[in-house]
Amino acid sequence: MMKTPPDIVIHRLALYLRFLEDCIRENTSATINSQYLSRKLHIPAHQIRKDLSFFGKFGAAGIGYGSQDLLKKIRDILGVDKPWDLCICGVGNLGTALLMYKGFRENNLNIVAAFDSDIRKIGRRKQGVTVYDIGKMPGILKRLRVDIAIIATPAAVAQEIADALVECRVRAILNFAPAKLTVPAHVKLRSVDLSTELINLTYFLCAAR
Amino acid sequence: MMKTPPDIVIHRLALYLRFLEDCIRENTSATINSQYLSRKLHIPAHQIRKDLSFFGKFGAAGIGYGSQDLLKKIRDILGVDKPWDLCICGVGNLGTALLMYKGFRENNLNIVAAFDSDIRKIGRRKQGVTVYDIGKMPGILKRLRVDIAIIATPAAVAQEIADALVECRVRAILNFAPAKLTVPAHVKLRSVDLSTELINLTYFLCAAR
DNA sequence: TTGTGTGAAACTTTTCACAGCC
DNA sequence: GGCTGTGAAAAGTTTCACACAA
Repeated sequence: MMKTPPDIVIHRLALYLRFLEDCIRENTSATINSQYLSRKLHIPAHQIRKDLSFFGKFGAAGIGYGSQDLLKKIRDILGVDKPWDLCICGVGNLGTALLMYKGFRENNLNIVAAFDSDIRKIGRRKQGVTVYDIGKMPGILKRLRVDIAIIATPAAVAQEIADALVECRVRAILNFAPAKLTVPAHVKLRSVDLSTELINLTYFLCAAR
Repeated sequence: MMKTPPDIVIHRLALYLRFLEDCIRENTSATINSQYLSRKLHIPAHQIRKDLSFFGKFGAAGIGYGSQDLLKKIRDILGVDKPWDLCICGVGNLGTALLMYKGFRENNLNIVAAFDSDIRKIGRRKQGVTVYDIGKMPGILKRLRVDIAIIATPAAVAQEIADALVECRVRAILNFAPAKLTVPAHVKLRSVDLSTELINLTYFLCAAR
């Protein structure tokens, strides 16, 4: 409970969370231990324990962890039970696929607005979400108070959208545009870059001969 | 040119590549130095030099790197000039968005097949790509010889699809399903997990109070 | 006896600092 | 003087091994 955990620990916590959910949905063993998690997730048991120890002591020596209890604790740590408001910037192929994605609602993630610059899209509703003029984003976000913004615009405008979001006090951004963005330290940015991921694969295929 | 570079170095090389492309498209300075790249990409200059040094010496002391030359070298290292054949497993919202994505063709990435289990989709063509019965994937991939497979199926079936792909000698997989997959060491797996990324953000929002 | 929590060791990646070349 | 390439130091992450609690 002392040092601040690195991103990768949070990432693994999310894996534990997902597995515990599945686990509890199916069989319901009251306790679960790090070795069992290890076998199932292919993550070393000591790493799982170390990850958890960042946040306190949840287990019972000789027994393991209470399944329900651990799940609850992890949900709590990750903040997944709180409701969060989202917006999606860019309603192209990807933005539209995101709007259709059911996983948001199921996880207390509320899409409260979408933005695009295409005049044909502005004013329409997609999956119950209104598409606003992205040029009017500042005014709209001042009222709406979004927690998380998703950028799904072309790379060329991604940085300026990010700047505008920061200006609107958005403190967490998930970027899908293939561009390296820069935001102030108080804003959390995560980027998912399809082309970069593919390049990692082509490199591997080359290097492995 | 000795130790094998970590994934993250390849990832950064992809960023350098993209920036150099933009750079050369616009202004054309014949040379470029690590400090300039550093300022633009917000990556320390010494890290850029170190990254490049994994693959040899491309620069001239006192001058920098030949822009064209460096671009060419990086393209070569990453294997982006070679043509690669892809398939997409799962033609839901995301799979469809991927099929519509123009970036593949522009980068020598050829989608040669798509697979789905939905009888209404099987046999149809989307963006010039035929959707096959995913149950018949093994037979089809034996003929088609795909280099890279993209998994965009529900999480529940992702592992079995991955197993089938490995069986078909696919050696690189990009997984979008929210599931932790396991593949043999000779297969490269990269996963992009929307829900996990979002959780990273909600954690940050919680932790930062 | 079983399984957690944790210091310490091992390893990996980043940062530094500077020799050497243009 | 300016900039690369690189050993060596520092920082960060994973692995180990074991004290201790049930």
